[in-house]
Amino acid sequence: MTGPRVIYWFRTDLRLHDSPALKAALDLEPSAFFPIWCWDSHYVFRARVGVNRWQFLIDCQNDVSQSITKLNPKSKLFVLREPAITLLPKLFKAWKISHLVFEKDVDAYAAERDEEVKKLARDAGVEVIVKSGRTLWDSDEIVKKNGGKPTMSITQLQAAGAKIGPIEKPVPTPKSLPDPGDTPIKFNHTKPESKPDMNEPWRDDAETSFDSGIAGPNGDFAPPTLEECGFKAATTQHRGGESVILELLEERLADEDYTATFEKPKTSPAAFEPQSTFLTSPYLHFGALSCRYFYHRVDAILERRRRAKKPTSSPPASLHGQLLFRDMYFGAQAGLGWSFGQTYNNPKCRFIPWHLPSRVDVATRRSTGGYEVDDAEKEVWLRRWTAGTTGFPWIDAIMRQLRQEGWIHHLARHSVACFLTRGGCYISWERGADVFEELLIDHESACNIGNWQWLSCTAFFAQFYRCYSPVAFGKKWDDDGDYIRKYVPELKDLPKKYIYEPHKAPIQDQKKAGVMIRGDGSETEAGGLKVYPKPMFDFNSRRDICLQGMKSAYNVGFYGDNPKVLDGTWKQAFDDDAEGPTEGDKGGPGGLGSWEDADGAEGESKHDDGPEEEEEEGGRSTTKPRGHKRENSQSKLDFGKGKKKAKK
DNA sequence: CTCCGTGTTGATAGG
DNA sequence: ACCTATCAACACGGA
Repeated sequence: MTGPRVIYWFRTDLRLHDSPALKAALDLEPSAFFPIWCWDSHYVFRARVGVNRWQFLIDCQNDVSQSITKLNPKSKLFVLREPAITLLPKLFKAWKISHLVFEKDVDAYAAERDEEVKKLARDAGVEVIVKSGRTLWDSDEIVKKNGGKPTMSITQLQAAGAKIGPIEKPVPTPKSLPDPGDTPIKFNHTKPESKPDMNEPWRDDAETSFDSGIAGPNGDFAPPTLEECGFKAATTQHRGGESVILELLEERLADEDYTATFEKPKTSPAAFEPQSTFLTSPYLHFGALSCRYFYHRVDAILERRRRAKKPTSSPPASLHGQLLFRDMYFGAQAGLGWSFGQTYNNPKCRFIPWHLPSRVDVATRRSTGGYEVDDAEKEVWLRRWTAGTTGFPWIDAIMRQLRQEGWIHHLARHSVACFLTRGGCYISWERGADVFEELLIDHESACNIGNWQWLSCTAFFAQFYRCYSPVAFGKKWDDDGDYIRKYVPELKDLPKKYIYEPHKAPIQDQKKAGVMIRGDGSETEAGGLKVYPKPMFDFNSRRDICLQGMKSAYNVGFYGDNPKVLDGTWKQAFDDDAEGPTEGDKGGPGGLGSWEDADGAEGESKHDDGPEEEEEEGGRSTTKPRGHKRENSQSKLDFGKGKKKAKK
């Protein structure tokens, strides 16, 4: 018998329920069916993946493997330790494959890789079937229906979705799976380049997951362990897997009032054990939970409630709204490609002269992963924000929960993102996005990038005068400070009165609570007492400086693809004393203070040709003619901020 | 073109 | 506990 021999390539769709791609594979009625995972060098070396997300991925792999084995004891998830690009052509031949099936992915890296894979399959005479399944609607269809443009608002997404039609109903979970064929791997093992290794800081041993051959140390195609990757044990209590989330979901949906009246803005960022939301995001990211399954399960509950004339919530605050926002970000990513993830060359991202701007390669117009330290103090602020030692307990508690558990509430993300960017440090959102990419178990490039742009008011959202206070916002949800006491334990015995501002506690109270408030976070203990740092700046004056910076940047009105941003002449539009690396006239591309941190010789020469005509008025005069809008803004600013400035 | 209402989730004071 | 207006003022979409 010579039926189709099918590879089902699992990627971030680690589930058996509601998988249109898996259904398409099984509809072929394969005579041999190979569920595989390609251990991808991009994930292993090039993407920032903290130890907790690794654990979550491996959980999901093991879970789906066990579910496959339950349906067919001869089968499992065959994890192959080689990137798809080099591995698949060899498998096509060795396993006599006729079809390759996988779920569509849209992030810029995956889209490029998948085009390459399709070409390789064509060359090998293998038919490729790709099905959308990661989002409510196919993101490329959304972009088409949005006039070929990225979806930058929820109304655009909803309008585009309505044109496509109702959200697909879940497809049934398979009740059986065909046998796999033999799985010979007697071909060369191509190990990927291990440098550069973005995850090196997390490894205390060498990465060895590619050293033991394609089928791993036991030759059984098992998922790698954290030890093999050179990682320490994970610290998160969250466990991945399709079976885990399907069970948790039943529990949470069983509370009909909670489900049907869910409004995200009314859920507490300070709640823990249990948290105030569903915590489906990491499962959605790895595909362990289908977003359409979730959507329709919620929909059925809403429908029942409406018929019973009981209250229900609606988008954008409701559960459906949360899934719509996710699709909006995927639609933005699908429409913008690589530029979505950076300021440089991004036509939809406002240009703000942030501190610590990304280095860019002028030739490829991509950010390179590094950044320029325009100001040593801001580098210290970034380090302290990342470590959770800013001296603002609410911020530090959130950042420590993030590091420890890999998941924080959406509003907690708002707090710390606002603080790092437009509402405190005035540091590039790209720095924050990098840290979240590393630490979040639910990191999804579209949502992470989109939310950082939202909070930094560079895209999706613009009301920058709505600024989160690191004191007032937390108090609103958790006046007693239980959340801080949990995640910043050195403060746990401090009276409620001082828990959000410990530096205001008298020395007596500090001693009584067993903590000293002093220094910059570099010491944690002194003379038998715990030490917690003083705030790293005065928040109110920083907020005013940031607000002023945002106003002037908005009035300049550049986006990431503006010629002046691309070639470095953007500096001419900013006053020397504007916040950020704005001093002087000769900037670098994409907000860099100079060309030294940019790649690409072509750019260098552009710079030499460029700004000469400005030399004349390029001095330190503060009355440079910059257009009506800007002058208008400056006068207003000076009026509003006189007091603070005088203090300095 | 302008006007106006609305926008996932601010802070504060006052009822 | 929960509502409202105000602060100062951006962007978008529909009329």
